[in-house]
Amino acid sequence: MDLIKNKASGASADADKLPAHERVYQRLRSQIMYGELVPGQPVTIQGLTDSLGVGMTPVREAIRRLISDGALMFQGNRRVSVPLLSGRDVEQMIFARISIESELSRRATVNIKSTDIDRLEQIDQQLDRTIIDGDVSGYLRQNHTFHETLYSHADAPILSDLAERLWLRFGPSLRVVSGRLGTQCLPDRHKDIITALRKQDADLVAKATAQDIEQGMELMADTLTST
Amino acid sequence: MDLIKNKASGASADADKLPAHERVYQRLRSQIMYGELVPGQPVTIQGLTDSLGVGMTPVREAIRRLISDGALMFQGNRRVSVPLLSGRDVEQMIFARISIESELSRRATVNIKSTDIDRLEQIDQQLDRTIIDGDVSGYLRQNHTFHETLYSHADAPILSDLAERLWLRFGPSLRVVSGRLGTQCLPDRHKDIITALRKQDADLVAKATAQDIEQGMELMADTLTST
DNA sequence: CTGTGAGAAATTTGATCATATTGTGTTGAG
DNA sequence: CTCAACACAATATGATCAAATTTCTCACAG
Repeated sequence: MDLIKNKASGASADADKLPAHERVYQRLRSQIMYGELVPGQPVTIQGLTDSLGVGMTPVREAIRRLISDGALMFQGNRRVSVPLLSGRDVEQMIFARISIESELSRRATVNIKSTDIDRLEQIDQQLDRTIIDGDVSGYLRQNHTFHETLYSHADAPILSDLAERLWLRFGPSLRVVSGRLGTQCLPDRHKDIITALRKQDADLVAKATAQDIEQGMELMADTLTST
Repeated sequence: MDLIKNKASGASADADKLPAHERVYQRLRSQIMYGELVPGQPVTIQGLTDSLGVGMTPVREAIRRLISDGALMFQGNRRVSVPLLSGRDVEQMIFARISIESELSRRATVNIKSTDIDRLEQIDQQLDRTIIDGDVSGYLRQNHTFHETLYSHADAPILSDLAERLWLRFGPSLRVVSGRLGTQCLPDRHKDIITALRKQDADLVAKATAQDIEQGMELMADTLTST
């Protein structure tokens, strides 16, 4: 153990337990989901190896996974970049998100406990603060956390996985839209969702979720197509 | 170039144009989709490198992609295996498939040309022959080709991608069910779909598609849960 | 004397890296 | 403006290290 120099770069104790390719994947995934990577921006293997301090193999694997996720796109000549959604893409995603996530909301309503709803309310309050502060990055994070937390009670891993995949696709584009419009006019029908949850009215929860999704996505579609 | 032994194994000229990791991915994907890999069967990197005659890196990348696709599952202690669906999994997939694929059918109805419908009819006839012959593998292939061809006219790449992902997940389990029950009692509501397509009745096409999906998946659910 | 179980060695498999090779884009000379 | 040479980035391999499972051995209890 005399000259082991690696493994200590992360400094975080628990992060060391994950293999490098997993860490790279999680990091990139988070950066894409919360719009820290600009659409159109090229992603190079060697750039990542240099900045993250790991070999090429873990980076390659992480990039491949993200391409399969639809979070990155293979730009023809072995070039990889962050995708920018077209109006047609967004339109399909509106349909898919409403189908899947309404159902997740409906199923979550049955299982969720009162204390879980309190937790959701707490997340929504933090989200309100990010809107007031104009904190785009924080908004994206809290908004995702709200939906993810809600869906986690649906006990439907396959549907949740499909939803996550969709979120990953529109992350960068949503960031662009949010940055352009500011946080003020972003949708937040979470209050309706919470109210409906307390009433244990699954259909109403599903409806509120659909409205939340539709509002946000239409805003995105409008902004993207007008460019 | 004296002792180059690889690159000539495939023998196919065009296959050489694809990078190795892509070829490995396509091959494994096909094997999983059409049930050539048994659920529960462990998938090892070194086993693949030996049998396919490529290095570990391309194999690793292909496996990573397939895990992201849900076609392979990460079995805890860095072991990878072919997943077997539970009844709960199938139930979620019924919902997702009907939502997504009904919509794909509906959209395809608008765009599809008469000659395209002829092509579908031709595929369905080949499918009938596989049922008569009891050719399980051929059935899976032709059935997938039918749906894939139909959906290709929907002009909805993101929805198609979601559907493909789902097909990849239930491939191995469907193979198990088909092998156990034989091809005779497998569903084929494709005649209804074709008739509805000729009438250009999108709602009817969507309905027939939903029935085709529901029949097949319920059969799968029943067989899997009764085990 | 035999069967069972704990512990250690060995084998198998996965993870990472350094390096060689190949393909693509670009730049400079004719 | 075209073609060739060069540079850079991606692909692919084999070697090496680490982890986990399996197997083998030995001791102890019945």
